[in-house]
Amino acid sequence: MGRAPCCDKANVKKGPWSPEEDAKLKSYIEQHGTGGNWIALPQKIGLKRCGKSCRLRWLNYLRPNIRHGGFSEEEDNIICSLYISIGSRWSVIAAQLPGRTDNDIKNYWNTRLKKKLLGKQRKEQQARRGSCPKQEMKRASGNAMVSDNENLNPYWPELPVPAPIPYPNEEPRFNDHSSIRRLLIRLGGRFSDDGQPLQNGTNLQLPIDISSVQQPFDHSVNFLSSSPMNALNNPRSEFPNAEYNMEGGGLHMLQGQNSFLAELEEMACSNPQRLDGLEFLYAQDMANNKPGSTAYEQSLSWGETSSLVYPPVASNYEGLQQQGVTQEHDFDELRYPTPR
DNA sequence: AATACCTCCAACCGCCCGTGG
DNA sequence: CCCACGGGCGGTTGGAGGTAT
Repeated sequence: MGRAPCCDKANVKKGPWSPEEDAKLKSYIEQHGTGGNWIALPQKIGLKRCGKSCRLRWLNYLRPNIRHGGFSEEEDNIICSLYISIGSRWSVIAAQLPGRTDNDIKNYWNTRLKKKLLGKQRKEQQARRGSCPKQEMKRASGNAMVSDNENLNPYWPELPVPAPIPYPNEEPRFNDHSSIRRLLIRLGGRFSDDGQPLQNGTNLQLPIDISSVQQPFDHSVNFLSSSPMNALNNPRSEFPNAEYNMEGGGLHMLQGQNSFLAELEEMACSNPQRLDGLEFLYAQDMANNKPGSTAYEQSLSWGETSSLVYPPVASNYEGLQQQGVTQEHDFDELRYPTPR
């Protein structure tokens, strides 16, 4: 027995919103606010829509100062860096990008940024072919073992299965999101145990002063997991040996001579077993290099962006989340105060 | 020109969490 | 403490539009 639906599905309109519906919803909220009850709102204004649908429409589309598309490079970097830090917490990421919605960012990541990342990885890899014979050999042997099952690791079949790195909340290993995240997190793990980001060759800088845009992080709050959910959300639970210091920080950007992907390649050469979760990149590589892959996809390259943000990680997800939520809330509240 | 395939994104779905009774 | 409810979130899907064959 599931829970009761939030609205009467039979009497609720679904699908794209009409301009009339938009106007109705917008003008009502602008005049009266949401009333603190999205479920009741559509009935009040005579909309045959689910309350959740109204909320979504408002937040993602009708709300003022929403920007769609045209993501800047800085925004790309922020998204990537936050993804490194906190994973697919789109609402938190959106809170750091004024005018952006979580849905937009999520779509943007899934359709563009992820591919950029893969494209860059591919490019770097091709450039480095020959400099890593071991890898090349594995690749060659892997190619002979292409399988319909994407979940199989086609490379390194001759190697013993490495002991899994004991991440407390290990996710499926070949899930795209989790794989990229693990990859990034692992790369983001180049921080010393004393909490200082390693400066050697990484020339960490802020691409923009995010803190001046909107208070991104609370630098002072201790990051302590107190619940299973927090542990799950805690980047350190996935990367337990890393400590991150946000003092005086904010987001930092990896510039430096060594691109992180080049370093990734080095890591792959020197210690492939550390890269579990990366295998899918090679699988993607193969899949995308097959004749059927599109010019568009092949042309996508991480090189189109100058750098990948590579922060010392927003170590305080809770603080971040709290602030992000509060901020978004206040943002709306300023414009459309709602009676409580 | 027709068809197949791909990309993108608005919207939906279902789960989880916080809150109030 | 328990339960019901609403809000919020991340994942997924459907379809429109674009591109390749």
